[in-house]
Amino acid sequence: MIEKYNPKVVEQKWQKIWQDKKTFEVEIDQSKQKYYILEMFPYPSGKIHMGHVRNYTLGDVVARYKRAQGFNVMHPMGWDAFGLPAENAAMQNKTSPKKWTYENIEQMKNQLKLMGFSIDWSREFATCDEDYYFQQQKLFRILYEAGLVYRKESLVNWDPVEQTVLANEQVIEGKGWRSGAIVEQKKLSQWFFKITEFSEELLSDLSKLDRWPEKVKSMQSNWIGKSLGCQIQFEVFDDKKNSTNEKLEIFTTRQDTIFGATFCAISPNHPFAETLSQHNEAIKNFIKECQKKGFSEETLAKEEKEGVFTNHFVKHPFKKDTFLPIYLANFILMDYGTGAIYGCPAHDQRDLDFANKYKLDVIPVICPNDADLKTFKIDNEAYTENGTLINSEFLNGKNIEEAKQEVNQKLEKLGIGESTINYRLRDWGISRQRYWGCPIPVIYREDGEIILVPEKDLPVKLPEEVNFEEKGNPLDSHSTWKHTTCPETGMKAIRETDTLDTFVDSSWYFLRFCSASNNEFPFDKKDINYWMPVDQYVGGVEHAILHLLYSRFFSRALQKGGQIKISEPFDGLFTQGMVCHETYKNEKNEWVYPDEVIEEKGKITHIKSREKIIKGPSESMSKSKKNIIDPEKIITEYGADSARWFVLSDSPPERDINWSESGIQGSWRFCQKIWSLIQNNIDVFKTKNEKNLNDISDKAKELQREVHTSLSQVTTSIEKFQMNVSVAKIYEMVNHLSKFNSENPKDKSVMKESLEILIRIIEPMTPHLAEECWKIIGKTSDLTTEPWPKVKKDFLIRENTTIIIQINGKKRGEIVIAMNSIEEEVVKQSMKIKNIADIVEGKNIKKQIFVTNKILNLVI
RNA sequence: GGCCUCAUGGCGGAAUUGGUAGACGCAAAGGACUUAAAAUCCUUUGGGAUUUAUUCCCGUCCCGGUUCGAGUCCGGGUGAGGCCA
Repeated sequence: MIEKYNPKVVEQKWQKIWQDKKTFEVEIDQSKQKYYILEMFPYPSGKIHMGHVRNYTLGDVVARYKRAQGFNVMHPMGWDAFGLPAENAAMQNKTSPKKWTYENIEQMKNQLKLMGFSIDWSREFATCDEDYYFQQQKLFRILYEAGLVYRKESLVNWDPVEQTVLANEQVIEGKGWRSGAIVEQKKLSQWFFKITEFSEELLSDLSKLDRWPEKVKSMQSNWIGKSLGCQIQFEVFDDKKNSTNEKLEIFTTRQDTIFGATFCAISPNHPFAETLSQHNEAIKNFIKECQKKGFSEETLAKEEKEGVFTNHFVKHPFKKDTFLPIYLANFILMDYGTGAIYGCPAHDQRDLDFANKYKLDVIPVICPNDADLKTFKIDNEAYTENGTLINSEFLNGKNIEEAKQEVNQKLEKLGIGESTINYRLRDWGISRQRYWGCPIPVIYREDGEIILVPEKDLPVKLPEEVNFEEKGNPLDSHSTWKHTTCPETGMKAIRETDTLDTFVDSSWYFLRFCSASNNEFPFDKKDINYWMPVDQYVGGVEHAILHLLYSRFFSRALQKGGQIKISEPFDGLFTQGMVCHETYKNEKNEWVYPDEVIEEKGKITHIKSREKIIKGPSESMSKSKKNIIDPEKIITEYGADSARWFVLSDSPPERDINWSESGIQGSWRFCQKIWSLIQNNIDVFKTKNEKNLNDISDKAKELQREVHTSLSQVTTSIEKFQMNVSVAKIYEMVNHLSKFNSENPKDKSVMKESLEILIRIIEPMTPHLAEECWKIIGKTSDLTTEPWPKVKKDFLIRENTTIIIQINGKKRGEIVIAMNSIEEEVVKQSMKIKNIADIVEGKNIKKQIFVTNKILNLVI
């Protein structure tokens, strides 16, 4: 009787061995090719969730696979430990953010260790470690000195009740999440990183990232939003058409349609709008209304196009005595271009909607090439396609591109405009009015000077004694912390009380892992030059834009300053899907945890109360909907290997996966099956290796072929990140192996080799099980450094192949024939099939298509 | 509203990139073992027809096209999802 596989005992045992032997700790080794695998580091919320399990399992498969391929693999882990939740917890539980964070890290680390990930824990750090933010303050200085940091006034969400600045996610439907007060926009002086200095590079270098998902690249490209156009200065006139001597600068990408312009529109946030609002109630109210609705591009696009006339006009630069009314319009974004446009209703849908509403002229200036000029009209649909210029004086007859060039030249000649490139990307605001973050190393002297804290005075440490009872930022209300003196002059000064956006922390942590214990510099060039770039980065698609773009910016900024050599930090990127689960609600419409319900004969009831439960759709696991499965519970019940196997199987890694009880049981069965397969065949490992395996049985040959075919498929699918396919191919291999029974010594040798391959290739996915199997078959070598098995091409060669016989493209039969048989022979053989012969009988074969070893198609 | 992605059995999904559609897993049904259950093992499983066959028809969201041949390529539509500080 074979004993069952007991993951609890085995997993603990191997985790201890790996830890004691420091199996996964790495150093620079110039004799080996490096491989840097990184998963996005977690926020230490206290408990790991299934998303982490999936993310880190995927990364671990790559890490272990690459190790087997002979690479010097670095697989580090750390903690994205600054941020708002720690402050919330501090307020709720009367603890300190620091204590709360480090306790969470301890707990989560223990949970991660239960998963058996091959992580180099010696490189671990948290971004809230004094060592880390000390180095980050130095980087702030470097960027500052490179001219990439500046201050400007910017709007923040202000909660008037809490007297605090709110993050975007704390504003829910225009109200503060805690107080419920209507959030105001307040102007504050804040720090910015000049990411727009790299707009062009960040965009054009996307094309070099051929191991990034297209989706992410297109999201970044849209985010940067490059557009070619021109800026035009219009002279502003008052309601009596007298010049005000003011200029209105507009941006357009369609300067070719300038003769179709019938109005100008400016953003409600435009300075001109602000000036006008002081004496005009209608404008004031309109601005207020717009601010309530917000300025996301989505809202602007969906809202009905509305505006208000400003009683001012601009003069058309080319059309004699033509004045265009200036409107405030709700669909113009201040942050894009100049915050002002001219409207050409005939050729822009938004402008047309607006013009129709306010009865403004519609002048077509582009005529489709196949349309009749006399009958061409614009009604409710703007014409945005190609065509020829009409109604446009000196532009008539030109195409769009020619007209654009012509207008540019004319504007430049007149000195009232120029062609420009506009980017949607805005500079990165890094000030946060928060306690739990990296202090910005700046002081404000009493004479008004702003001074960088000199390197010798770093780090600027966070004070530990803080009071969360008072409203606002605890650093601001701290009794002593913010008061200091200028290191040069001795003048009184106060510290910057804002801290850095946590995205700054995560923009260089991957560099820090390379030199985690170096306390003199943020990182050592020697380490960076060896380890960087990250060869494979794995994480959630929710970070497709900001985190990845900021990291790309940081690398460029540091490259410019000569600190590092590379500009792209992540050579390969993979974004994995979420883990989902069915949602359950009771009759009171309250969410219920999945392990509180039982499903019997199609009826779902609550285990304790027996009340009726309604099953909802499967959604991404979240605490609020209670559709969560605790990984630790799964590990205790089924073991880490089962959990790892489950998150890899079935769904492709980039897609969402649905957690199911039967699925995890299936994974458990798989682990047991491997165990019993090895146990049942344990005797093959006691036989001596047969040297000469030339005349093995056909059955054994078949096994060899199947095993190596599967091996080849498993290998390529891991390379392609299709772990679900690898899993399926391993199942196939196991199915073949369990059907095989070895009778003679030579067959036993084949079986032995095959089982060894199996054990080796399941190690990346189920490492504990693999290690234990490796040991019980009598191996003394270290499985983690055992090389990946080579596919023996000779074994894949088949003597025969199946060729599909088609008539007019439809399958009508198949023949088994020697490999590489010639067309003639295949045709001859196929005529022996009664079915085929019957159909072809008496008919002319017009054409025959033959693909060697695949198909023969007869066209009759 | 714009940009982008996707659509294959009861379910998750395979398909060498234009060449046997449905691998593998899950679920379900039947059987073996067992006093019984669990576990395990075996068989069946896209729909339909019949003469039960190396049979035929239908079938990868819908309509059309290219091709000897389309899940795969092209055009149009429907539906679902993602992103838009």
